[in-house]
Amino acid sequence: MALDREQVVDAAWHILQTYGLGDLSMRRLARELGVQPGALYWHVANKQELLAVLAQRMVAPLSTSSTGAPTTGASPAGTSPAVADDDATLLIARFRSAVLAVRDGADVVSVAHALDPSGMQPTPLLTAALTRAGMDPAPAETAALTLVRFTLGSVTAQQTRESMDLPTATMAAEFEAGVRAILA
Amino acid sequence: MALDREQVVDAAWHILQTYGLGDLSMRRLARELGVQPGALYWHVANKQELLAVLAQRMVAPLSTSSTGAPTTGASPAGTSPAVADDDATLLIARFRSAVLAVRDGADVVSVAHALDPSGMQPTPLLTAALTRAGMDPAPAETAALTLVRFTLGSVTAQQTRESMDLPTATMAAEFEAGVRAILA
DNA sequence: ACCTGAACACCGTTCAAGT
DNA sequence: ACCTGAACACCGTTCAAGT
Repeated sequence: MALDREQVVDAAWHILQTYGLGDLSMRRLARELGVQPGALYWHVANKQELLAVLAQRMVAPLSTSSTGAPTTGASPAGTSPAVADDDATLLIARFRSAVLAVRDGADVVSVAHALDPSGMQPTPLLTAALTRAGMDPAPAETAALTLVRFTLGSVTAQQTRESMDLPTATMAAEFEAGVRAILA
Repeated sequence: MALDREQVVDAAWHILQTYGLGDLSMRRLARELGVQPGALYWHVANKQELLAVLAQRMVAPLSTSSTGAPTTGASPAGTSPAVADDDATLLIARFRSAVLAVRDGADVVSVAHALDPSGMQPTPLLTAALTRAGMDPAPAETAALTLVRFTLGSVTAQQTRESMDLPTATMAAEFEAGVRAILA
């Protein structure tokens, strides 16, 4: 009953989650799906496109959940700038968790984010949160980029260590300290 | 007259500089040196070790030059905290330049830095500069890690874009804004 | 001590030909 | 429309055997 693009992406997602980027080869993926390697190229243009789709899937939960907050209309009377700043802190923490949860997630998301820095989540959501917190749009966007790049640098380091069974006990606290410094 | 380790590293360095990480294979390196691939394994344990040596070579200039400043004895009477803070700004900018100058430099240095975050340059030099600027040792080390991880995140993004011929005009300014935010 | 030859177990991608 | 078969041009690493 004919392979489709979704099955290809799902199988790739499973390999990435379970075995990491080093094991996510087009040949391995084809084997897992019971087809010849060439068959995959009917459903995806190439490996790069496949990785871009996986990156989108990793950050998708950020857009679907809370903190997408009031963009239209004025902020509710009770919403102070401090609360919106907490929104940014929460948002970047959720981004980190999402990327950290997938093996080699940072490597995959880093490429996607480099291609579209201001369009890809969590950048637009962060920029909105920081604007709500009282920043002008331009510095808000710059601060959002700083947060995302710092986070990707941190998670890349952590996942590299995890892949080598080195300790990572201090890294969550270091991440939080970095976020505080950037938003201070 | 027998290959030695230095020739292997020099040739690898040349390939990395000129063609990037994608072209730095053990087989290609062997071809360039006029030997069989297996011969390389007499001089280096594996590709990972070779990349670690290249990472060291990229950051070596940082240790050999200025801003290594007075560690022993009290600061000169005229040296205010503000000056030492400028030292940190200068140091992280020089780190960025060194990594940015080598194709895919951020990928190579990121791994080395993940393995030894506090030992590898520029972390110890940065920590020293920030301590001179009046910070306590613990927060100084955390701030140094934040700076280095943000910088590696930024340069990774920029080099990804460069490898795809996408514009990078805004990225130097975004880097500087990030550094200011972190040190503010 | 240092290197070759040859193998092992892989890659991503293309494309004529089949159904 | 969708897939196979087969090829092209590669990988990193090991190791007996040669000099």
